[in-house]
Amino acid sequence: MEPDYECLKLENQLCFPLYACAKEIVRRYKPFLDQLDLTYTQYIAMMVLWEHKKLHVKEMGELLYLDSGTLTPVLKKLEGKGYLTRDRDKKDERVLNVTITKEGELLREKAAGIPAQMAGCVKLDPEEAAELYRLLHKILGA
Amino acid sequence: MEPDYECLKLENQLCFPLYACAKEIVRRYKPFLDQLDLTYTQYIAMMVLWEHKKLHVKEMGELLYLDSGTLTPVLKKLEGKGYLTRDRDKKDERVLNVTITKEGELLREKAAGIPAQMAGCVKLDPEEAAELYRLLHKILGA
DNA sequence: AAAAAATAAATTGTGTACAATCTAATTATA
DNA sequence: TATAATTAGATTGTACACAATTTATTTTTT
Repeated sequence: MEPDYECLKLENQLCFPLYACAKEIVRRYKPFLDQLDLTYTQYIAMMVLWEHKKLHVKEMGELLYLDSGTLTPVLKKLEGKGYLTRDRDKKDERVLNVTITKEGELLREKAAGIPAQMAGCVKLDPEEAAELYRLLHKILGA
Repeated sequence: MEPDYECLKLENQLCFPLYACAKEIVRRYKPFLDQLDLTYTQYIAMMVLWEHKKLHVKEMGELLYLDSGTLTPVLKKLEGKGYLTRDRDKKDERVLNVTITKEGELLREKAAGIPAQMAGCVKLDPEEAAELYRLLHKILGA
């Protein structure tokens, strides 16, 4: 019997459009994020910081599904831009506290228009967007 | 009026689960691809090669949504593993022909079981998978 | 309390991604 | 037909992403 080569075609994959789509959306964010001089990774890092004000690198990693190998350089970059501070925790010196600065809060106002602008770039009906959201979270096992 | 900060929360984003999900799926592929000593990018490159046998770097890039900056090192790696050859086209020396080798064809047999194994890793009903596929392609504008 | 285990970040190394630039070859145009 | 414009890949530089290791610190065990 010949193996099932049909399944190995790119067009029959579910993973590939997911992978391609993720890159495509980041590409569509780029013009808006360029105006803030942020990359997408820096943007989502700021997003959790805008919401929580202060948290550990570990906690950020869990929220963003990123490890310290990725986060450390991103956070150092954002620290350099003045949007956050990085300080060891007094109670537990292993922990690094990431805290938003006034500059970081100001950036939030500049970023507030991005989600609405992005909505115009993704041509899905509201119900479709909701269904996509649900399916993605089902895969993520949330 | 205060800006709409609710939209800037990670949980209200559509892009983030897409980005996280793409990485998660690649992560689930890894154990299977490790057995073939392939990365995900190398795997999808082989996938178009298994289907087309021979094509230009340009054509591969269009099918995979990757540019030469990404493809060149990936193809050199696969050439090093003996799965393909890279030769300039006689008619147009600018073009690089990528051709599958016998070794590359043999790898196909070893990879034939992967899609079925992956299906077990993504807990979506068939209708849900089909709908996800449709929505992703709608965003990609295919 | 001393040794072992666990934990949080940082570091190192490999492999993408992609923008921008460069080179060589081909095609179009003045 | 010289020259300009275009095209295909390769190269360079920046920024992730993640596995594996390392370091420093804290907690658990003996």
